Amino acid sequence: MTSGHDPVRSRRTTERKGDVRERAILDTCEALLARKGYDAMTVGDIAQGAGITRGALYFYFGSKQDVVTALVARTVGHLWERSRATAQTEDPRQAIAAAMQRTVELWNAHGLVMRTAIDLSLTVPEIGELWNHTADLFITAITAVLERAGIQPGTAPEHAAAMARALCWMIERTFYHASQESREKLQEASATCEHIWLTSAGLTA
Amino acid sequence: MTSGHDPVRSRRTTERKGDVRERAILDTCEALLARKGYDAMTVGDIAQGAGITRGALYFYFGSKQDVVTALVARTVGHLWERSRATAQTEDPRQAIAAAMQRTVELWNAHGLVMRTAIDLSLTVPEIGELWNHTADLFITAITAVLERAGIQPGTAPEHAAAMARALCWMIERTFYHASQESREKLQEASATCEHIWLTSAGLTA
DNA sequence: CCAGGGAGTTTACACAGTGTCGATTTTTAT
DNA sequence: ATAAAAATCGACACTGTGTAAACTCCCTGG
Repeated sequence: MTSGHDPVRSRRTTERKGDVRERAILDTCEALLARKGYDAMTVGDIAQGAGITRGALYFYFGSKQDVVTALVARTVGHLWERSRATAQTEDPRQAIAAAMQRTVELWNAHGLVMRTAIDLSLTVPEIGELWNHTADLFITAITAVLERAGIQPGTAPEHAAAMARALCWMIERTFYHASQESREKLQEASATCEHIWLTSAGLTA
Repeated sequence: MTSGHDPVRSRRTTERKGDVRERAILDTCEALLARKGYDAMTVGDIAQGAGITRGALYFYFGSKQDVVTALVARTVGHLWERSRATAQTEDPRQAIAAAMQRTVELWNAHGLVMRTAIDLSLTVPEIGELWNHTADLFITAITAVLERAGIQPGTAPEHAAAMARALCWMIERTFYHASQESREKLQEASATCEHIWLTSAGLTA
């Protein structure tokens, strides 16, 4: 891929052989995660899939958890880029619709890794932090929309921040389940969540 | 508890020695779950805590997962008893308040095992079913309240059943996190969820 | 009373997966 | 061309799981 015409004085071929391997490992890991799940997947499996031995894999990652953590980090990185590119619409109704649509796409594209991240959040502290940070991005965004829709700001149980948190968990969990079923279910789940979000924001149709 | 005065002709001492051990194993498992978490907890630890050897434990349970499954089953059994005793209030507002209060108590008493059940729902199919069934009880109850509050019945994305599902996941996830923090957080989380539930039911203020 | 059987227990073993290490080969930069 | 750095391998030690055969205890029917 990206055949190198390697123009004059191009930046060093900084593409170490190891970088390719590392990517191969992560890709294999993602594939195996889909095929057998985290527990059944063994370090030997990953190494074999990447075309190396277990011993060689430990040159790149310190453990199975490290591999998965790296995979989550890679995926979550995409989410962050994506979310930075969010056009800040003024109208809350539009903002909500746009956010839900974007979230559906996110889960369609990365559902597997996101579910894995959630599952391992407890047991692997590193992943927990990664996912917490991601959730905070969402909560902050939801809070902003709620406040713009007229919900009282502040952290009291019935004001914007706390509500945003609950709504975020609602979306996470609902999408978590729906994304295991089918794209159609995800779309329906999205509609339901959007409706509750709108209602909670006082934007009753 | 329930000290046996063992009246005349009492039912056989159906209390086999093994029954006591079995309970001891489950109790130990619950304690260890709190202290070290599922992954770190080893079969040897459980056996030791229960005062027997690993080998003996395998006489009672086929595996570590089996032990935890039994523990979850025991706890979830309590939930079901508890929920059967629900007084069906007419007024939706009261019903919602009562349900949330009950849920707070549930999580205060059994938060640890409930969190464990949720975490293992994927990896241990048995536990997944147990928890799914429990969730269905809640969803059914929420659906009933929504409908009595005037939300259109049916399974379309914005009607009662789907909304109940989303609200159930919201509560599950919010309580899951809050119950890890403190009783105060749980109480606050409850207030937030109640507020969103009320709003979604069209019972604004 | 006492033999036999089932419940309960132990010790030893086989196995699978993890992580480490030193030796060795392959890349890469000069 | 060559030496250092990067990458790879195979063997090893360790931990945890699950199984099996043998042993003990105790209860119960004759």
